[in-house]
Amino acid sequence: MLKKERQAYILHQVNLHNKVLSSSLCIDINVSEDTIRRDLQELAEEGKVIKVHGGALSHSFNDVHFPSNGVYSQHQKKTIAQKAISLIDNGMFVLTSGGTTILEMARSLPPQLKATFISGSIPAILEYMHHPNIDVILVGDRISKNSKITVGTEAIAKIRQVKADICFLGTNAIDLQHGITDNDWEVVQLKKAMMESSQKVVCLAIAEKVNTFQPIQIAALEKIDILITELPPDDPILKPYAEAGIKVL
Amino acid sequence: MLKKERQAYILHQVNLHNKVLSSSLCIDINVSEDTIRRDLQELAEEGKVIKVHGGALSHSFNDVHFPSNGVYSQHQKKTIAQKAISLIDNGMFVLTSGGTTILEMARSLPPQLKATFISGSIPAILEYMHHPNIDVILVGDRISKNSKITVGTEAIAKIRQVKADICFLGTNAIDLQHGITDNDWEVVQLKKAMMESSQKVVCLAIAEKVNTFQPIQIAALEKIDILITELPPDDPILKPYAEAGIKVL
DNA sequence: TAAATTCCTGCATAAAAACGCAGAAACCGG
DNA sequence: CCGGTTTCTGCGTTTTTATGCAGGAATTTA
Repeated sequence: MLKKERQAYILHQVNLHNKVLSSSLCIDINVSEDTIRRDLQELAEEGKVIKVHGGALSHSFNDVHFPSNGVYSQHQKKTIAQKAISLIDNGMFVLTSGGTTILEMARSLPPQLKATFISGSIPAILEYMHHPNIDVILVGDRISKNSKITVGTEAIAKIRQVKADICFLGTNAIDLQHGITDNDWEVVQLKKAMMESSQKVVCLAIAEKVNTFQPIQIAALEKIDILITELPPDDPILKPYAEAGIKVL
Repeated sequence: MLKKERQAYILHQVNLHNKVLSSSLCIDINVSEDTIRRDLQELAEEGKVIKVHGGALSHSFNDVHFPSNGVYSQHQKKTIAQKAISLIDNGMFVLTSGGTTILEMARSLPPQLKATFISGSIPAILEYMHHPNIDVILVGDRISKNSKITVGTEAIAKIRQVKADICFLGTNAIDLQHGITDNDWEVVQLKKAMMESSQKVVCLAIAEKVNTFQPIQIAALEKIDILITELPPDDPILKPYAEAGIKVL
């Protein structure tokens, strides 16, 4: 087999599977590992693959993952934010949790919107504060440095006192069996309280988090009124949720 | 599984859930904890995650910082901050107001200090949050967008409930006749409550503000225990205050 | 304060890469 | 077709890298 042939084959494999092992290539093509290594070296120098210890990776694999602004999946989150905002009307009382999806929503709120936002999430509060027409109610208590949100019995008691029109939860994991789940006990308590204090419960989740779960349950699916992802409502992944009685946007 | 692959997976998980545990990763990927730890270390060195005890955090979520530049008279305020800090001991409960002088103090707190800080000032809270050993209690209520502090009856009621060891007030104006004064009615109410809930009241003021006054009185001079400015304690400007029974630092 | 995790350091091992070399193959101008 | 040259390939040897493991230190939790 000719050198060019070999390299074409390798490149094909890399683009197909996003990764190749030198060991399996040298069995496939039946040449020595050195030869494979030299081929990978050349392809790497031409920038066609990324050579790593043990094989090579496709270029797309490595590069995509680090967006400049630092917010992960920002585009998807913007889409979600737009859908979420359409649910908010003037004069509403809105409860929100923390999380980057909520943050994206906070940033996208239209300037004319007049509403009252209630939250214990510091980053979210910072965004709401910059908004010209929103009244901001901060739920006080001890601050959890991890999640940058107030947690504790005081916070929960305060949330119980309010009766909000709608509640937006940044969702870490949702699946059919466990409902919405999370990994921080205190945050879970808080989210439970928020759900109980709201007429309507809206879950915001990027599609990647759909059909995953975490150790602690927040609530069963039945408690959720609306689920928002960046996908169109009729996407097959979301079908079971619609069938479970959740309104999918 | 290749090293880069693993790291890409880890990065993905971190960005998805804002946090990962080394323990769960090493089950997921089926490698030793050491390997995970080394991966996290590398990713941390590349600035892609923040490594913490037991796992790692997403970077995007973790850097809420208030613009620290453009602080007026920063050098003087640093001096004041140093003096103020000398009054804080381990284990104390500390009430603080808002204001840039308080902020400067918050930034200068020694990392080993273990204490509980209570405040309704968002910028101050942000600083306290970054401190490794400080417990932060956030006083909740409606947020005043001007002063970036929670105001209202709830906030005042909460402050009344605490009995702090010491209270630091960023002071807008102080003079012999009117005591300490300010120009925001709601903030004044809050500061009054803070003074009443503390064993000791400390006023932080740059010398420029000494012997000036504002429309609304917070408290008469007698209520103040300690006054801190950037000047040496024996500066003639401060003499009348010392004579009025205030300890001047 | 005691117990349990988690972390770090150094070491051992195995896998992979780099290097030098030599034989084989291809190329090439007569 | 034929030396001479270049390129390619495979094989040992040496280096580097990746990973796991053991212990003791540090940190967290109860």
